[in-house]
Amino acid sequence: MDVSVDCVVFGFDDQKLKILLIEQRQPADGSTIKLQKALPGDLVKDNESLDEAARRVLLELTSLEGIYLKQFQAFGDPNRVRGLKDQEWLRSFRNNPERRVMTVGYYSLVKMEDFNPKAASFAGKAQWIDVYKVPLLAFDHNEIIDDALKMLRHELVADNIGFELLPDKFTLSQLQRLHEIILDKKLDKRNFRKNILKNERVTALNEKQKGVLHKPAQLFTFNKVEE
Amino acid sequence: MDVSVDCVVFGFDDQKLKILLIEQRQPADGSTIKLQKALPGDLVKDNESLDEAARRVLLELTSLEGIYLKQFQAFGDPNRVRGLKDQEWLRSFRNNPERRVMTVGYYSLVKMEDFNPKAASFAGKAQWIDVYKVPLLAFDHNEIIDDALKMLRHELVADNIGFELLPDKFTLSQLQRLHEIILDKKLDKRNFRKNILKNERVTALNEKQKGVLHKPAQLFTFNKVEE
DNA sequence: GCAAAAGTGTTTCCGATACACCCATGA
DNA sequence: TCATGGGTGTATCGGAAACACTTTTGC
Repeated sequence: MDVSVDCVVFGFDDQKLKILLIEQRQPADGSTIKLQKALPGDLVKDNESLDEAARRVLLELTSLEGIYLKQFQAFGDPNRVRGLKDQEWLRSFRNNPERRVMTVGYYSLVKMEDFNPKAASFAGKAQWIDVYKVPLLAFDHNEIIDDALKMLRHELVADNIGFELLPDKFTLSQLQRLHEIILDKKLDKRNFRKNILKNERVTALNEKQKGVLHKPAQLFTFNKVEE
Repeated sequence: MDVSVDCVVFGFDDQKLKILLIEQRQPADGSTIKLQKALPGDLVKDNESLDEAARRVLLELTSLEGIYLKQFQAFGDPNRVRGLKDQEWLRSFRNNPERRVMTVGYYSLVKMEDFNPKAASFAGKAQWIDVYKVPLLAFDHNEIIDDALKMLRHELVADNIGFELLPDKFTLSQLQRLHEIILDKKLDKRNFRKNILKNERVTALNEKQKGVLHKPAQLFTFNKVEE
């Protein structure tokens, strides 16, 4: 059996929660096949751990290192690669297109400002898609995204993980908007702030927003803490 | 790469939290190798999903169907099978002993009273071991158990999953003792009961304990609810 | 001075905690 | 009658939730 990793890469543009999808590549031989969008992923190499494979995929795709990445689920249905388009694509790109492949799902949080789009070796160009408007994807990738989103919601409240999606300097309103969009519900401003400040994951900077047409907000940064 | 599943099977004997371990089999050729204890597990077969493979392993081992089983983590370090004993064992039992194998960890909750020990096709006899006194096991199985236990603790409080370890009819004291042992801390009797009853996962039967030398306890059963 | 978002405290409510005595049974 | 665990209610505390007005900037 082959083993791959697939990465659900979340980003936040201050308005929408997005994920990074790639266009499948056209075959080099000039033939054309129906292409679909897909999650960035790749087969795990011989001497690579799962985590390393996921990190490599992410690096090839985004040129970013040291970003938040977490395994959340293995997907091993023998029929998970059953669509006609999927099989056609596999025949073009895999040495053993008939071989069964299971995948391990990772999700990742990137700061969109850091993201430098870069064509990955295994894919066409990458694009950010609103997570609530994802089209039909290759393989079982829609299911993988659904599960990743559940996990993200859970970790957001349990571990206050949201900082990873924001710029280094951010306002509490940005952070609140992020939480509201991920959780899909409105939060009370004062209570939200109390919570965030109590957790002490965040430090106020000697700096304010500039050039906004309202009272400029205090900027914060977050305290990276390894447990 | 080969893919296996390993099952961390939890049981509860009213005093201790235990897990089911197997003795690795001796080679059929009469040679002897150093055997270790291990988690029940097996390679995933060609047309089997991961969940199906885990369920099969469990069925072969316990003859039980329909028991609680949940995937919790994939383990894919290329060096996870590196011990000398491990390699010796693999050479005796695997067609491709050199091939890398990753495993998907499942944990399972069984009612010990239902358990009918049965030699599995791939193993010697199974035995219940106190989860807090597990010896050094084959492969990375100690690590897998540690992670499974963390998961169990988490799900116990989040999803009130403990019923799965108790007989069909149980007392609230049994349930409390189970929680105390898994979480490794004492709980207040009255508060515990309030919590359990409020959750409505449990129904009082018209039946009491018999033959105990104290006030007989009310028996309860739990409401199986699919979400 | 107006529009727009920032920032700020107090009260209320509910769930979590702490705590001690009587009860039913078998021996 | 005694030993053993079963069973029960209330008062307190603390965190979560609800809620509205003033401030600072750019135009």
